[in-house]
Amino acid sequence: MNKSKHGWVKAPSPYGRDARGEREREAGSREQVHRAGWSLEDDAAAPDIRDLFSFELQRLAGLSTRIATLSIRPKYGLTAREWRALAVLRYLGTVPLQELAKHSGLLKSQMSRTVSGLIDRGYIQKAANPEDGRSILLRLSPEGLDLSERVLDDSFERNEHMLATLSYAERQILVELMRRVIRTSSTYFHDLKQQATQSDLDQLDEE
Amino acid sequence: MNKSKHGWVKAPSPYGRDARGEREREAGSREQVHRAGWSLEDDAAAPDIRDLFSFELQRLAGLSTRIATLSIRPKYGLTAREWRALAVLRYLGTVPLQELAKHSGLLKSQMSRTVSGLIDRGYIQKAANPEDGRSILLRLSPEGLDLSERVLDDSFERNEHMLATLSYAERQILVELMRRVIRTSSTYFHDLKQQATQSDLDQLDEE
DNA sequence: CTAATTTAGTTGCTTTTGTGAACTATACCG
DNA sequence: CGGTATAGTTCACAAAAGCAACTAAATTAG
Repeated sequence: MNKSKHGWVKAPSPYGRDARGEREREAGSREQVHRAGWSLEDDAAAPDIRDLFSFELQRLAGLSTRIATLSIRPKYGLTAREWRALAVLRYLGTVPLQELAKHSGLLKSQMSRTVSGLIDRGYIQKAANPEDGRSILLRLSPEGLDLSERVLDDSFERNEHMLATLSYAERQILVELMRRVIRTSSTYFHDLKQQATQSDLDQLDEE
Repeated sequence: MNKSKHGWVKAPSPYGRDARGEREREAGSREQVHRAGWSLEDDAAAPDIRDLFSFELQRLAGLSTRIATLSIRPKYGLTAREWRALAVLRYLGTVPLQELAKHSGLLKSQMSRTVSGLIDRGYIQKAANPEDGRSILLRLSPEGLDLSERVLDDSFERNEHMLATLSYAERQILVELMRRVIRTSSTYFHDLKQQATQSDLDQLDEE
């Protein structure tokens, strides 16, 4: 492994992993097997997936989804995507489907399906867009608004539990850092995508 | 932003107004209004889903997944779950399937399938557990180890891009906070689950 | 102005993921 | 010994993601 490639991990213990006991107390029966072969590099353990931001991120996101599903699904009969669409629409007001999809992080095709289910259940209203015949305007119905508020309340409560061990200041920092990472990552993603399509086209050229 | 219950008039202009930038522009001014929702809402602006930690979390996790898929899939022919299993197994060494599943955040059924695909491709080796006839011991093959290292390298590079705007100290803080949230949330999740099954089973139980 | 191209939304299809539950085989407990 | 718990595999299904084809309306080019 070439460590210089990701320079910021070069510190002895990237995130202070071994500073806290969490991992060490994991069942002693296996820790020995590989670990040793690794620590030759530098002075401390080689970075592994646990040092990867995206790994922790995925673990946490998975947890969060399960928690949300567990509370919302039985209580309101909504899937995660559905309540998200409602909540996003709640602050967007009246928007075409595309806009709603963008803010929710879904493809328009996914949003189209999601929305149509919510329209059937009367939570979202659909109207023609006078300025563009192709587009539709979506907004919450009174029932949808009411529902979205109740679900949102629940969600804040869930978050309260999840963040219980953080101080108020820490919560602010956490979300602020995450927002910055989102911005950077979003740019990065679009660059990658660009490249991908480019190389797809290149390959076509060669044929 | 008004707090009136059914003020879905709140959008200044029909919809065209907010592309991606709105949230960011607004972010600066929101800080001092301390609209951060989670615990001290209820005084000024109504919190919406953008103030929800789990919402930002999901957005970021989605981005991260897309970025990872975009880089790993074409290059190594691995799905997200597969490379994760490899990377986790890399630090676990030699373990039964259950253990691998736990550390990867998957159900054993999911892990069973994932692993069997990786065994077919020769990245993971399987052996009987001399101490327990029911269980199997999994470990990376030399090819698997090699692959996992290459993918891990790539992943650190991806993370580098995603975190580019954070200082080293900020990265440490971010991951540390996330780990704490993971721990709390994990407990919370298991509590919820407990409650759910409980109420399913003994509906006639006392309080 | 028509014709080609772009865009908004819908729909069909495929793959991946998450979740639970049935089933086999071994282990453990009384 | 019999009953129960556990490890792993497999099946079934629902949700989610992503892609591409399709329609209808809008825009642009010639």
